[in-house]
Amino acid sequence: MRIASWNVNSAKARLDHITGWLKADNADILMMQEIKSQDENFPHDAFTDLGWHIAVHGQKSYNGVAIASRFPIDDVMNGLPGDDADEQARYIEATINGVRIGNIYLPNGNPAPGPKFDYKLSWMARLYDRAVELLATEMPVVLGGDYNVLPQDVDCYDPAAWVGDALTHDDSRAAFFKILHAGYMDALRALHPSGVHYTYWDYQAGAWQRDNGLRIDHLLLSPEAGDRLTDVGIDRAPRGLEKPSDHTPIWCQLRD
DNA sequence: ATGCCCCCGTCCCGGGGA
Repeated sequence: MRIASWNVNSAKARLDHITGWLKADNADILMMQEIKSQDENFPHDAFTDLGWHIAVHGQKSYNGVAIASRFPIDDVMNGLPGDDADEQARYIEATINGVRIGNIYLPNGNPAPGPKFDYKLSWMARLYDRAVELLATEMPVVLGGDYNVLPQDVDCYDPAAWVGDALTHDDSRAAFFKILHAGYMDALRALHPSGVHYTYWDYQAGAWQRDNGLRIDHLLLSPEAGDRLTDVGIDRAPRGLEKPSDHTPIWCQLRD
């Protein structure tokens, strides 16, 4: 089973790219972030017409996450537990084919310090708590999405230029590695311990043409999922299309 | 040092993105 994550930067603006990518048999499950759509305006039919299932947790204009799947989607949970006052649509979780899928759109957090950075760190603390709860279920768990964290300097085209940014901040990195230390595996680094593997290139300043990228989209696997990991990759092709998202898909293959 | 670009919305600017 192939599980992918893609920050699409608007489901409606990117609909042809998304359906084209699914039709090319690139994945069985796709986690999408930044759908920028309310549930009622989401293009559900574009997925169901292909025979796919779809679960959506959206809001107006900003944020929003969705899961598309070839298999039925069960036990859907909208929102990350831990703060009933949080109205930003950044998390959806569901069970698909026996795997618990957590789809994450983690706050950017800039500028740091400030209230937006505080929100990022509090969100990451809630994510840690949920991640630990999920480990206790002993299900295979995949926590995938746009983490807005550059784990190491090698994951940034110019680390010196990003010092002090919320994506490279020591507190952001510490919160990310705290989840790994609890028992999750960074799928990309599990199979490619070193080397440059970007998932995002800014629209500005010719970042794509210069390969000035970042690795901020991650697939974190519980031990039960990690034991089944056979392959992982980043598909750069969608970033090269006309009117692309600024992110491109990352995927992992789990043996059946 | 700053902006470049892109998306959204009771919309032609401003907020947000990273």
